[in-house]
Amino acid sequence: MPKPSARAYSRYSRDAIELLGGLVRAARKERRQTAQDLADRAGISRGLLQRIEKGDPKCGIGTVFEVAAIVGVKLFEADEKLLSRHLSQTKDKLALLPKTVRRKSRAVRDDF
Amino acid sequence: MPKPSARAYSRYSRDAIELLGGLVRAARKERRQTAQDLADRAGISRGLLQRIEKGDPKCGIGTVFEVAAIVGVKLFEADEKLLSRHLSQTKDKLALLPKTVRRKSRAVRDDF
DNA sequence: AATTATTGATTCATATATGAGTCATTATGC
DNA sequence: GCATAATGACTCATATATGAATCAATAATT
Repeated sequence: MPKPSARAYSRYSRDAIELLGGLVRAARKERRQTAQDLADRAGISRGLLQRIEKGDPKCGIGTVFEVAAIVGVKLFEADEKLLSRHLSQTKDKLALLPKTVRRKSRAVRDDF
Repeated sequence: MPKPSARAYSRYSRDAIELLGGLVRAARKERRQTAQDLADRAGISRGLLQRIEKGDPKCGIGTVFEVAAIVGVKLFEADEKLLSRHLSQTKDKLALLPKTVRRKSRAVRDDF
């Protein structure tokens, strides 16, 4: 029996996650830092760090981002100040958008 | 009793995750797409999508990236082609780096 | 204004991610 | 070459994320 079916991920998502993991591993090695050491600093187990660096989609986004931040891999290519500014801008924008969305049909572009 | 202590996340990580979730929500609304509809397309429950858009660090990175990709929020600001190219470059780079890392002391810069 | 869809916030049962531990292998430093 | 540290690949028990369902509140359409 072929396993009850796990979750499916698009090519793009898998590539992005794997890339992120690879960047973490590369950054860690350039810092000459041990996997165990990085795991300790992030407060996670070495096994989990291994899966993160390998690009396992099941890892929590919090742990992944945390590890990435520690070794200096920035998402959104922005520093902390820029980030929080962008964050509040997004919140403002959300406040303007309609609070609920009403749909006529169910047809939505899906090709990516 | 103050809960046995959950996991801790840096300000940067929390901001980044929350920003990502906010971008997803904004993008979804601009497409006039229902939360339920987006959840269906991503193959997740509406409840999980809610937590993703709210910026819950415990969500799987795979599901978060998947949802983001569906509504057109790109990480690394790169399309699929650029992404896979960057991916293989990173792999090449990793092949060059030392396979294991030996540390003298345990002192590593930690301020971010 | 009335009706109905959408959302936010719950709860609970279950699937699953994570931590801890082990073992074999390989690379590093002496 | 030797000693040992680092890594990769497992297993298993347990903590926890997720799906399903419900309910109330609010917004959008007619």
